[in-house]
Amino acid sequence: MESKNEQRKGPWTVEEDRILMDYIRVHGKGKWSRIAKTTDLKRCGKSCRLRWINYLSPGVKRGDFSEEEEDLIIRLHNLLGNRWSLIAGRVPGRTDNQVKNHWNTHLCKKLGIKKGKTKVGSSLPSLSKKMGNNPTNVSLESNFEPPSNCNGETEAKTATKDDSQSMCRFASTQEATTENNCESSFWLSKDDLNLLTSFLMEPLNSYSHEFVWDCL
DNA sequence: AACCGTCGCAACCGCCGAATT
DNA sequence: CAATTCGGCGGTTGCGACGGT
Repeated sequence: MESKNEQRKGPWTVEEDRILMDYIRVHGKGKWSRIAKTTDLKRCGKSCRLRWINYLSPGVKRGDFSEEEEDLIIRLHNLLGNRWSLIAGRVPGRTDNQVKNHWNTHLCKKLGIKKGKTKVGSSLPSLSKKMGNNPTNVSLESNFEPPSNCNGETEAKTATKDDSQSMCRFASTQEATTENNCESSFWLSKDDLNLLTSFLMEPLNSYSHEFVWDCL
């Protein structure tokens, strides 16, 4: 029995999809919680948002993951841990849910990883929740030149010490703290750093980035 | 054909931080 | 400034599809 304002759950119907699409066409994305108030859709805002992002959004790619996509996901997961939304943001057309599902059902097996609680940031611990999804204050302390795609937002310094060192230190900082604001740091291979830097430096939809290169 | 176990994915849940009141 | 609401995230669940016996 469904009372008047009870919210529906479970799989979406074609009609519900249509109502949601119509709403978004007129009002745009966002304001998800308003949808139930202004339409006949008996769905909570969260459910609407999820349905749009994971299924209805025209940018969503369906079908099997290519080898390139899998490789990218594996490398990004290695760097970021279970930060599915960040990973998905670098895999065009794929949503965080798709990436997460694909990881749990295919890649875990492929890589022989036992399912369990892999905490955020498997190899980059300080890219954990503390940093959230807006890694604005990231510093990379490196002994080699930053990639050539550094743009105006990036301040680069030429490395001067120990060029034989093939790893670099990645550190994240807390926002606007005055002293000793370095949270933690860890070492990355040059390959992974290149991946990470291109990942972080390319403009994301809604994130702004500030990067500071500093030599050790 | 019927049953059963496994798989894959869509959707839900609970938590958290940001924004708003 | 506190309380409330909202949006976003990662973990988990439920169920239909599928394959093996």
